[in-house]
Amino acid sequence: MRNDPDKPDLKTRLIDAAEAEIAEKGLAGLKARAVTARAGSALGGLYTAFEDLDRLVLHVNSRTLARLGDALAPSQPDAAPETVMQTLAGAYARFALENRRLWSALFEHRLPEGVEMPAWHRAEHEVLIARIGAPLAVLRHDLSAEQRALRVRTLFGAVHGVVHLSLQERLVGLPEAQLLPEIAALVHALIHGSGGKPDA
Amino acid sequence: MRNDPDKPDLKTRLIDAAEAEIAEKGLAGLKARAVTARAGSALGGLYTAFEDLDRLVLHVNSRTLARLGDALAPSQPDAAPETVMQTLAGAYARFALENRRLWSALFEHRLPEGVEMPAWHRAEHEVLIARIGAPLAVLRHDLSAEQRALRVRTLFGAVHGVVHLSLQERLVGLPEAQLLPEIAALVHALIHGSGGKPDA
DNA sequence: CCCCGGATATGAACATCGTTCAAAACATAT
DNA sequence: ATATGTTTTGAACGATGTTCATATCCGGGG
Repeated sequence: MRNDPDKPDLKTRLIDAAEAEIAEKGLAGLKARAVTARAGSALGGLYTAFEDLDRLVLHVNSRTLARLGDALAPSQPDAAPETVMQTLAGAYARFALENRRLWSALFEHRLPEGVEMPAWHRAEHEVLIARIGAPLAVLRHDLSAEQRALRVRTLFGAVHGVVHLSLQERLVGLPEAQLLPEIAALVHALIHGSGGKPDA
Repeated sequence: MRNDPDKPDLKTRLIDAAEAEIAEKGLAGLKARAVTARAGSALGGLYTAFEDLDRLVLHVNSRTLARLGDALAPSQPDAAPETVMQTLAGAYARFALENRRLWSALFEHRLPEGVEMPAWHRAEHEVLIARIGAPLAVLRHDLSAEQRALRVRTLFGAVHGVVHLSLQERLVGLPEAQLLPEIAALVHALIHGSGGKPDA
């Protein structure tokens, strides 16, 4: 066909290059010219492979999401659900720390107003939700499936927020050294704090 | 002096204009030309009043932070600390919902790499921390002051994260209609879940 | 009343960015 | 070899943040 065996597909090379650029300089530092230069193509090549730069970022995020999903893969399937939750939260925080810029790109990136998130990328997010949903289902069979679907997002958001503020180095954020123990305390409270009220 | 009584200071007009632009189009839609046109000055005027566009955003964020601080001001100083916490979390979520774009700008904005946050803006963040610190001090006098300083940031981050993901309309976020009840449940669990472990 | 001097405001010009598209280069079939 | 369709190219365009020589303003002294 048309394939130099040493040179991967243009799309792949562009995603590789964009991933490396984001990892080095952050999402804001991603430039079309730098990406195409790194991928060994002309500037216009980007726009034959992808609709625009935003869609290329989407594919980088897709990869990061897959790696994050792997990092949250169940390792001891029959451990106590509380242990599973703690493991998940710790793995999430560690992944963020070890992949700062790529992880940040996951949440910093915005599609231009009015363009909808493609369905294939939408589906990829469900993996994360499912990872947390499993132990929660065991812990909270008092909740309906619908209520649990909401609660999973609340738990995810809580852990995510602590990690997010800490990594952003905003002043309201935790020092990174204290991140993991505080998250452990947070998860502990979230699991043991459901007594005495109908909504908890 | 040199003041037309009807026309406020250039700095003030620029902050007003930038605030309005962000409220209408979001931080990403903030353009130097649109701001200066709206403020009734020439393009260059922005750079005589502020170092660059980023510093102007800092002043807009400063205002938003002050309004947020007011929204979290203690209304019933001798209510139960749990009630205070619930009120704070609810007020935070409501403020975010009612000031979406300005609130988002607070966390989306980044200074160029290497430039440090000015001290005056740094201090403004402490107000938020103090609002939460007060009821927490009552609830958790078992913790040292240092531990409580960390825990305040964890609690803030947890509530913040849920709100953030929900407003961002990411797929992992809550539907907005369920935001307030889920936050109530979250705060309830955070307050009642501190039993049985030394780190909680 | 005019003119001066310093502060302030102006907007044309520049560098850099994402994006487009006519033309060139390439691959395959006849 | 030639033709035909596909892919790649990079000059050009419009939009953006920023700079800076120039113009404008304004109070006070001749």
